[in-house]
Amino acid sequence: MRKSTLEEVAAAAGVSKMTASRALRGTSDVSKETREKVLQAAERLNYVGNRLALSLSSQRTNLVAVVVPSMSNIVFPEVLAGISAGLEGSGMQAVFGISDYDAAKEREIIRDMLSWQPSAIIVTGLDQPEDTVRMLKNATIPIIQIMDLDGEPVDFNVGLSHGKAGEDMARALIAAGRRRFGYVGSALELDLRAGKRKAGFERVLGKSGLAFMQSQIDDAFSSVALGKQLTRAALAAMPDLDCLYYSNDDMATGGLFACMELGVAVPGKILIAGFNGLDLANALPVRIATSRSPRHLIGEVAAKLARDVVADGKTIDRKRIAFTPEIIGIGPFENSTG
Amino acid sequence: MRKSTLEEVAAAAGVSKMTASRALRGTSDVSKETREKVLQAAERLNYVGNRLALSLSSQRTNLVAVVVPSMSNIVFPEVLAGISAGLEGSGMQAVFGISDYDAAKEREIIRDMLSWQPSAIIVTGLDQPEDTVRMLKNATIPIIQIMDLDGEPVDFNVGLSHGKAGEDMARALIAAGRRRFGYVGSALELDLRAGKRKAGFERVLGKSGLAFMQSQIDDAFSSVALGKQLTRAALAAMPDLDCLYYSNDDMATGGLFACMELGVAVPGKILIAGFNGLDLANALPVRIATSRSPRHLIGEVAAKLARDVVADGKTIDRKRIAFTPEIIGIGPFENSTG
DNA sequence: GATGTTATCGATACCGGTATCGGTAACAAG
DNA sequence: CTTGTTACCGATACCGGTATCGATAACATC
Repeated sequence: MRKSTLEEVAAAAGVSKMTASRALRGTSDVSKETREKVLQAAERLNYVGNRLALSLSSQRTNLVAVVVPSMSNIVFPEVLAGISAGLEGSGMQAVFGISDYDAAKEREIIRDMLSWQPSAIIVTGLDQPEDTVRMLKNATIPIIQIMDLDGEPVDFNVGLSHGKAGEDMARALIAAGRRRFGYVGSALELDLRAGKRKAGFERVLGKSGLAFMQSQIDDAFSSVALGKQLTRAALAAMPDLDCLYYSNDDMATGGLFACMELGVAVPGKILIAGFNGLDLANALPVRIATSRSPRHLIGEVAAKLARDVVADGKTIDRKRIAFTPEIIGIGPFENSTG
Repeated sequence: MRKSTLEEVAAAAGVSKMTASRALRGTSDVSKETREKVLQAAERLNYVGNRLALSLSSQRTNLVAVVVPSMSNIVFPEVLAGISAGLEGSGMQAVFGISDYDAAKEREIIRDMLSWQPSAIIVTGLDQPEDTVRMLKNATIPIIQIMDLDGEPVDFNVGLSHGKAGEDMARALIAAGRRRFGYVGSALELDLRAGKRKAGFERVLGKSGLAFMQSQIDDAFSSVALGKQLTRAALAAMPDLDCLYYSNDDMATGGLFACMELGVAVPGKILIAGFNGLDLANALPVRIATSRSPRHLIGEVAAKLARDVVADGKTIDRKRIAFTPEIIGIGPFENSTG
């Protein structure tokens, strides 16, 4: 039982290849009876069109290439789900690639993606090396860089400023009365956005004459377990901190658990602040502070952007779509009931 | 700056299309100087091959289609990461689709995937409707069904028995002295594997003359928040339970948080049991019971299987690869220190 | 009857690569 | 000098669809 081709369907229906093609696509210029014959023949032969031939012939793929750095944290899957949702009903298909936070791997994945002639490409971040950017530009398709706004976009840009997110969080925590800050993070040389948040946070601390009094940073990727471990180390080194800023909510959650195990009151003694606004963070038995990043929405908006740009080459003037994460979970200092 | 074709590269290098093709692919029958000329021309023109043409012409795509039901839980992203890792270095590329636990949508996604002429397809679960199965079979490519083993596979099968996982957990909990069981779950009519675990659990309860004394099931998808909410309801309805079985670790984590907030000792008064063995579950301040499902590994093994089958049509005799989840986090009843 | 018009269909030329086979030049062997 | 042999390269025919243009038949209009 070989895969049947349009030619075979046409033969079975007693018409030409071209007529069969028209009938199956539902374009005009086909009589009702002929269409019916072709449809039945296709059904009978279990015909499944060959997208390769279609795309090669018609010069459009309806493919959107997407490159994300990781799958081991819920953040990027949520972005992908958003993209998938945003593409729904458009006839466009997302193709995902994972770069593992590796620039060389990212370049190869992008090259590979581009060879499929996608109609648009969505990549994470703004910090691709020059040769990758050149390759992207050369593809002459819409390039949508997501998540980050701190840098020079190649084309379209959907996301938020992580530098500003760090700054805002620092301001909010200082306003809430915190003064003795510590930092817990991981893989900062890979997760550039986490680094930008930290830098923003430190800028504001500096302006207030403050600084991180303690800092625990590991090379491994973020996880709840790692957050727990590093928090223990931070508190051992400097027990009288009153606030810990984390590279993200996973780490912060680990931090909270460490505090619970050590009997350290949260947020009474220590305020714990993360980033992302994961559902998990909201369900925790003790509230931690976090910035809600609209991950699903960013994916959805990027996908819609891709649709719009591809649909009718109508010039989109809003090249940059910025979101501002809402900060939640900070009460006044006295509010503590940890 | 249009996308350049092989033809143009060949012209720039002063050779024929065919020679350029050979040079770029590094096949034999090309002199060193010619190869060099072509490579330079390709570099100069920023040539990126057209995979559509390549695949159409050569009749192979090196594409592996993957269909998973969801992205809103870390489980499937981990499977995808495993597949991605398992495919690494093989020149094969995974293409993902999300079915949202919807059989009709799954069928359309599979049809769409098949139209790209993948070399193999990996789908989640064994419970596809008949027409979907027919379509799969008709594609005449290796079909790898993953995650579940409870049912009749179409072709290859990699996963674990969820029925048995439920049974094993029930036996372990009974052995640990628990008798007054409750169940908390969600979206069971969609997440069939969760349903199979519940059914297995109930089979063992029945054999011991036991049954769920309380059950809270919601239509929404699983989340920590939902687990928390339903656990509150379960405990309100029947406060003297000594064990709660959850549809998965996310729900169970919510259950633990609910207990912590209510001041219910875990596992002293109530033992909480989930499924998956998420990293989160291991980092919790209080240990909960769970079955460790090898998600990444299942993806990796499925990918390797796809590689092997596609590589050389060598007949793989092991059509079924079974994993048994390890149960962790159950101490004897007296062990309680909640 | 000649001429449009409309509806329906097919022939042909691509799309951008690869497979296949054959051709040419250079050199060695007889 | 003829004949192999080897190394290198190109012409041509596909792969399975779609775009484009033209052909045909039926029918209405003048």
